[in-house]
Amino acid sequence: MTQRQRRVRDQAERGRRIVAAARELAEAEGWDAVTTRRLAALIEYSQPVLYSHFPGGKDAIMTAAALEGFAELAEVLAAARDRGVAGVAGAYVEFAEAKPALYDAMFTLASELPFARDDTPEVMQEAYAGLFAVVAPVAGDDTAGTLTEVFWSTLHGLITLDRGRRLSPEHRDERLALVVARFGARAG
Amino acid sequence: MTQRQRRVRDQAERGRRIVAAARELAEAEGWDAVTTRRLAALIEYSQPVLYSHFPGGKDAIMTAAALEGFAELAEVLAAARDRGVAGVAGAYVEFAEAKPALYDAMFTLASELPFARDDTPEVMQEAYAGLFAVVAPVAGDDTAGTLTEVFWSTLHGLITLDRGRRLSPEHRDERLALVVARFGARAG
DNA sequence: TCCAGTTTTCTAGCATCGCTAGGATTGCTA
DNA sequence: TAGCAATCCTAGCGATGCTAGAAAACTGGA
Repeated sequence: MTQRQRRVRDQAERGRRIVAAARELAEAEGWDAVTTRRLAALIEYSQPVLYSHFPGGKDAIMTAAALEGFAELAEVLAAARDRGVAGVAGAYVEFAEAKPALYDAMFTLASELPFARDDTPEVMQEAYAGLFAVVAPVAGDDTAGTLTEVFWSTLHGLITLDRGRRLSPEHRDERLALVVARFGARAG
Repeated sequence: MTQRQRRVRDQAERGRRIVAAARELAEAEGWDAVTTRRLAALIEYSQPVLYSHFPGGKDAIMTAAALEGFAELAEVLAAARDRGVAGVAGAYVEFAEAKPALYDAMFTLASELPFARDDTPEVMQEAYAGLFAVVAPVAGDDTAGTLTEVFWSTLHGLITLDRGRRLSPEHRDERLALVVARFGARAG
């Protein structure tokens, strides 16, 4: 029976290698370069093996990568919690810029990860909690949850527009400071 | 020579039909459904004709659609100008929700439309101006341009996250009101 | 140790995609 | 009307995500 356990363990390990290879390739050449054939070559198996791990195909692999991303984001935000709104905002932006492809998988692609629902994965709720923790204390009369969502939207908008060359590059830090000023202060 | 003029005019008309068909199809079934073959069938010509109008292929067609979108957005924002920050914010969100595929073409896809540069198309600058007009009066000590960019990012983030089911649906209006409250007020 | 039976893996191929070369057709000019 | 030029279409290339069915490997019982 231990043989069987080892096989199961090896397969789980291979599943992780698939996601890792996808993330690595996406970060290096973008998600368009992540084809099932290249992924199969990277893990040194044939294409159909990918589908035994992820029946949903490429989308499912990207979703798995996105979930890893949410876990890592939650960790980063939690670590910056004691540095307040400014610290968390900075950590969020830094995360998105350090791993742009992963961030894309989390938000732009892989849209089948619904938030604010009962079946929302725990790691996604934890990432949200990382923002909520620093926003709630300064919510004032505003609903803390709603303010968190707006704060989050601002950070997300800054990142995506900045990446699409829609914002002036030289004002990057000034924008972030302004966000902190507008959201970090208690509003009555 | 009038024959020649008519031919040129017909070709320009056909170019417009291509973009119109692309927009219509994208809005109905998403940009993935906009294939060169289906576009060719819709305009009742063969595939290569598309490339004589748009040498850049499908991307160029999407970019052309995006530019139309910026022109329409600029118009919408200008019309809402006298209703202040709240009016412009509402108009912006309304535009994005009424034409989601077009909005995607403008911001998520077609990334080769750089902003904040010398060769930025005029319609894009006009859309930006529509936001700037209402934000600048309440900028206070903040740089008006930077505040406009942050305001814009917030709206954009709200729209994209909302569409990806990342925000709670029932708080939509509350979020927008909160944005107006945080950005519409003069900050010293 | 060998032999079914099951599980796992690969080869080969399908439909579709964006795009293009080269020939056929049309329209213009002299 | 003959020759030229512009226009358009047929056919096909390479690549994509994905899958059916054959081949291989492993399993557990005689």
